[in-house]
Amino acid sequence: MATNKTHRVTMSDVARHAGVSRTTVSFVLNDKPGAAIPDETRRRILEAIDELGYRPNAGARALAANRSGWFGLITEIVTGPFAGEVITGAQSRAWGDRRFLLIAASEGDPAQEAAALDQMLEHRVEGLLYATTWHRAVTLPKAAREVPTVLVNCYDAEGELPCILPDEVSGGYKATRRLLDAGHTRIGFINLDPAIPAAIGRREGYERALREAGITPDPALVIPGWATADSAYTAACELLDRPAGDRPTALFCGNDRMAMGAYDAIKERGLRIPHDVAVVGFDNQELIAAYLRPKLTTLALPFEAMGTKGVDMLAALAAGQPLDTHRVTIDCPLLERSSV
Amino acid sequence: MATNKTHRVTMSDVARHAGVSRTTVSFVLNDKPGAAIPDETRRRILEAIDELGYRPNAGARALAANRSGWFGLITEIVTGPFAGEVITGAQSRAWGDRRFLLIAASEGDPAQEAAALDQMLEHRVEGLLYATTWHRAVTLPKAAREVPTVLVNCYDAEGELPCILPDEVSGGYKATRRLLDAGHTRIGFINLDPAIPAAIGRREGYERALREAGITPDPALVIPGWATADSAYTAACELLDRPAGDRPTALFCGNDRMAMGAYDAIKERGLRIPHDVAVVGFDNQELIAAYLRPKLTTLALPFEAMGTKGVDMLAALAAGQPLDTHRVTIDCPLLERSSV
DNA sequence: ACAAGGAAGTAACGCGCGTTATTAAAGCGC
DNA sequence: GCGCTTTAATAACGCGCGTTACTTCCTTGT
Repeated sequence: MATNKTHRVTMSDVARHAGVSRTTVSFVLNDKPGAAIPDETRRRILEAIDELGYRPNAGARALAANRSGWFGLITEIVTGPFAGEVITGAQSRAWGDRRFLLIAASEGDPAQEAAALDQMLEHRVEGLLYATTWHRAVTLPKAAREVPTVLVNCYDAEGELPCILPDEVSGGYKATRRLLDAGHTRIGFINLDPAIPAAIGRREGYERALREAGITPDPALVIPGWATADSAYTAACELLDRPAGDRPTALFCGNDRMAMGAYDAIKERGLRIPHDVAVVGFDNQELIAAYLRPKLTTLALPFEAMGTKGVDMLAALAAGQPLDTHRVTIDCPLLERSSV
Repeated sequence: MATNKTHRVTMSDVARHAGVSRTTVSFVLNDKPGAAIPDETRRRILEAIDELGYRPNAGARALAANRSGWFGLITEIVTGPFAGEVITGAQSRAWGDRRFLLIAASEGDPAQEAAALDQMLEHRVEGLLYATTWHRAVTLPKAAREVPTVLVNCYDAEGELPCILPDEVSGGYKATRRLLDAGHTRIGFINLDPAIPAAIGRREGYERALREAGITPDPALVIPGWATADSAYTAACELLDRPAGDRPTALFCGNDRMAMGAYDAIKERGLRIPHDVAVVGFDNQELIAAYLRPKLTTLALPFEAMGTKGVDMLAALAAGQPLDTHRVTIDCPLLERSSV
């Protein structure tokens, strides 16, 4: 017969074993300011804790202190590399603050999302992080209003909630600038779906960099596409098959998968990377960027930093402090590898 | 001044509002068997719950019921695609059972791992899932013995803990069999580090399939390597540069990144996939397999299934039931795409 | 008319802990 | 010796809820 009631060691057990009251044990555990505990007593208590293998019950503590210590993190999909980075960043920061992350994946299903939110509220999360896979607008279930919420990689259409976004413009600028610095003047841009924020921002950065270098952006060099290798392959073929003087010597791709497609088009033509055509990607999907041959120079989406920043903001909100900035953008670092 | 004490609605509030006792509310909430609640009363209570926006406090409930509802999940790295799948699988199963997953990433750091474990025990997890990125032996901190534990994608050297592993042998068999069925008889095998379980198991399956087809395995066709595209590129070059009759017409690669390297070697030689050389990968890293050109036929590691199975086993253990199998292996499904 | 039994509901305890108010002892100046 | 402060420690309440034991009222059958 298995003991169903896992009778664990409680604070009272520790108190008895140390010959003090439970209150005293609580005081040394939380080393309460103002409580005068002589070293000898403290030592006895710590010893008892050690001997009995006592562990505080986080749930009971939360109940008594009226402070759950939980932050919630809702993501769409946890399978991709992005959510993982957000989790990593958020988790590391949260743990440092002795808080914990309650993670849930909605799988893009509103019902699951609502259920997850309910669960989080029942667990009395003190704040909520809502992260998406790609930069876009979202509308949250209204239950999210019950608790401080910060959006990660997305924003609400009403602009009411604080959000953390990648700096797409600066990203596009830095990619283009890197190619300009390498001597390229005709730079093709195989963009994402031109309707999404990432595509708009990066194009703005791309054009700004060109103008700064005294080059008038040529719309013919910008090809909108979808986020697939095939789409980028087609686009790259179109750009590379232009007459010699018209052909770009560098390609800036909307993401690393698209860079994969571009690589194929370049290699098929017997051109060499980066000698004949330089390539810059976006997203830094390690699995791709670090294993393409040659390795891909690309910009990283700062998911981990966004995660930590999100927890920071949440902590401030949960403490009742006002936010200095409602809308935070975070820089996308350029990762130099071998394709430029 | 923000109200720091988030005075939320409690069960007593609901009771008062519905004109009944708190006990009665508790009874309808848990629809306690044996409690006779007339429909009218039940309706009034549910109405009060709705009007007041009451949400049960999960922490308090756990404390009173002496049942936390938590399962812990410790992974090494949450950034890769694998951990995400385990989480997805475990989460979906756990939520169906009204349990929740407390997730922590150790980042491969024993100190963090121990800290995570402590936190989980303080939260009174009823079971622990310990998952690794790659199939191997592990030794757990001894604190893990305090709670039912199931290993995912790894096993303990002592063989004491229940574990869930991918069926490497069957995976190697199916990959090879697929190539044999396509008419190939000389099949190169660019393996992982030959010391790890995945490499050993898959090679066993590879050779079994060959023998079943009446082919004596040729050790010269098996090249051990490391899990990188470069390593596989070199190996593929060696195999493909052999004299015509000796050259393999198909390559079975230890993972998808390695298949990427093999693709390069094949394409460089003007050979076509799958017409001249067929390729099968392993791991089904979507980012690679689905975007290589042509798309890669590969075997999937059943991480999601391993996650759900893990929760199943944990639930059984937590309920005090004995396990039917101590060591579970799960099949690796073959994903047909276009490289064979 | 009355006991028996069920239906409807409640008071009260405990889960493990944080916290406040209070007590008991010890130190100190005079 | 007496008041007074400081030190050391505790009793007791409440956090929000599950649960047991108990009470009250309403049916039935005879």
